[in-house]
Amino acid sequence: MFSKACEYGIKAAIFIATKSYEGKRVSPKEISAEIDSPQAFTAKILQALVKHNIINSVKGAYGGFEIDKTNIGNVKLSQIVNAIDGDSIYSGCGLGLEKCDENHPCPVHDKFKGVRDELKHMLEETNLEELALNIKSGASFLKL
Amino acid sequence: MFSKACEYGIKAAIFIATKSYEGKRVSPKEISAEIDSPQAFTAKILQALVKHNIINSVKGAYGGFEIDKTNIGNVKLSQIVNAIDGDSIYSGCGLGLEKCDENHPCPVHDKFKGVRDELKHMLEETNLEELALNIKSGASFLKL
DNA sequence: TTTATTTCGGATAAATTTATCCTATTTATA
DNA sequence: TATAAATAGGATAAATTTATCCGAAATAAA
Ligand code: FES
Ligand code: FES
Repeated sequence: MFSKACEYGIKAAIFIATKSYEGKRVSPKEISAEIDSPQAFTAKILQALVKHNIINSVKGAYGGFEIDKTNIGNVKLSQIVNAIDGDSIYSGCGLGLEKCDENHPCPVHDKFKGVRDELKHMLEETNLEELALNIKSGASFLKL
Repeated sequence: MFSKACEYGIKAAIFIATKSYEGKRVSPKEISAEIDSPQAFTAKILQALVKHNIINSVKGAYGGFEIDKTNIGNVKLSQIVNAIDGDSIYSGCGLGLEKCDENHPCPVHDKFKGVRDELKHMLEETNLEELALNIKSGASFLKL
């Protein structure tokens, strides 16, 4: 469904959010330990999230990654997915035609559209805050 | 969403079905021309579909690929996807945890489950016959 | 200002997916 | 039986994704 990079990116953003509520910055090392991902690869993904203004980075000693506490609720899952995987998963044709076009539909278009739109809606309506709070409360988990 | 191999496999199966209604067998060459896919790679995927008893192959002169006309309606999209990509797309965890487990859910589990189940349902309820008939009638397309 | 810490970013490598090529095997027909 | 046509399958290559490594740049504190 999502690329590995995207899975790591989502989990990393959630973990950073939980720590940001505590006013703490986190390093790629802490993040990869917490979400069970390769450290250097995760660092690359973090750079991409920074470039897309989804998370914030602070260089140098006592630096790390964080998200503005007051903004966590505004970050949508769709922004993260779009930053890493692009929008093809919820905009593209399910059978790989150049584009999804009502006037030139692939064989599964009518059947697929509903699923894809529901996915899109879910990604656009889900924000980091609710995901982070469920992690903090122990209702959900980032690894294993 | 699906791998290229899976996209080709689905389109190939649909095309083979349309020709099987006419009592005709088709070659990888015809198939790849019709669905706009690399011929040798497509041939490999066809072998996999044969092994999973989704399509039938006839070797030698006047041979080719076909599907038993009376069986086209029984072939579900889920069988094709499962034969090529496995079931992870509609059974696995959306964030890549070892398995999707209600008792150890990832952060998006509750949100993702609905989409994934709808996808599963769609794949299990859609059969080759309806897809092939829409191609024959010109209501849908296999390429561009 | 020096040092320790930390992200940034380029180069490279490993793994997987996608794609090609060539030969063997099978089979219908002449 | 000989031949031509067609799938099967192994070996290999190209492309993409995933992953690692290392030095440069930035920054806070001593
Ligand atoms: S054309 Fe394929 S999903 Fe719309
Ligand atoms: S645990 Fe991740 S989708 Fe169910």
